[in-house]
Amino acid sequence: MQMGEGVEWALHSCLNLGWNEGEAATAARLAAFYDLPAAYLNKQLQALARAGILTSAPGPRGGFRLGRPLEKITLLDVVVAIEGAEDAFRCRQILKDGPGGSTEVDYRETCVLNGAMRRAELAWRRELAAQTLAEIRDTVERTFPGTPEHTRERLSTLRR
Amino acid sequence: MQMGEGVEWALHSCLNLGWNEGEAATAARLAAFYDLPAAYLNKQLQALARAGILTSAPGPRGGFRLGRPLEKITLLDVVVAIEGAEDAFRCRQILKDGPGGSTEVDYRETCVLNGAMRRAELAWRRELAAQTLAEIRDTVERTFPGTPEHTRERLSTLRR
DNA sequence: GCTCCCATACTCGGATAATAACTGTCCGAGTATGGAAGG
DNA sequence: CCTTCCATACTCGGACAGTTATTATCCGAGTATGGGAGC
Repeated sequence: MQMGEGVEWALHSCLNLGWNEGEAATAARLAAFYDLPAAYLNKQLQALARAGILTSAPGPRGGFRLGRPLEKITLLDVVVAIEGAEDAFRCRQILKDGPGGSTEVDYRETCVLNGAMRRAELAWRRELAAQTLAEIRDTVERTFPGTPEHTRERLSTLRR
Repeated sequence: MQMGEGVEWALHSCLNLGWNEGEAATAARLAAFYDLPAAYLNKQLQALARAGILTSAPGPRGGFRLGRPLEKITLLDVVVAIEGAEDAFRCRQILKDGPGGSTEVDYRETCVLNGAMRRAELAWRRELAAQTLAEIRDTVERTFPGTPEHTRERLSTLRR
């Protein structure tokens, strides 16, 4: 059970876009920032755009920019955009084939194990939803004050 | 990010073993209980045995039985035994290749994003660790009182 | 000098391969069984 | 009848394929640009 690494790329890219002062950045530049495969990062950014987290524009001067301020983007938003909304634990309702199992009952409702697993995942999602990227950004700026300038500098110089 | 379905099989199998009153059950019977592929379930049960959750015995009268009472088996124990102990979100330390990145710094410690993601996973693990299989069993027995008898009945009649 | 137009270079977007993880299967090493042989 | 031994059937355990999901790459549709022609 491993999360795709696109999540990490997407999160860092969103922060970098936040430090870019509303300027658009191409997938190529955002990828060069961390030496990542550009075409693949582009795929992840497309997912963020479909979710409304980013907006995209083609052609010269195009690229990606934030679809809304970092205050309104949570970690959960990004994770769901990249990984999908379905739970990690998926109840296959094997109780259907157990003793007294009925094909008409929805065991996702009645299975006690599924309920406990879902409760744990909800706790995870609650934590993710409680953290906005703005809070992350503020913490980073408090710890490493030079980050905004360095980021903007690098984004404007990479790949011309 | 999906959890292997072996987790669901393992959890239900542990409960069934709990209702089997200390008797050993073979992988074939535990698999026939839910019409699962026997050889593959065997693989999962082996993982549980390596983790000490089950004990295994070869030969006639052999099979698997609980390594300790359900009171001492948590959902987290089973999940870790099947899926491994590593976090779902793995920080690849892409900050190493960012501006001012050093190859000597361990960014799993300093990366704010990684910290937030880890905190969320810890909440998930805490929930899983707080639920013992004994509690699950008790809830099932309260809701479906015939379960212990039905389970034991089926385990002893399946496959001979 | 100013406006309009078009060739150009650039970007996203989705379709297409390569790789790794998960799922499923098979056969061998080892063991308790249970019956037969011997005392 | 009781004990001993051995052939047997059964079990786990790990090694071996098939299938799905993840990672990586490529090329086309569409757009703002910027220079040149025309007024």
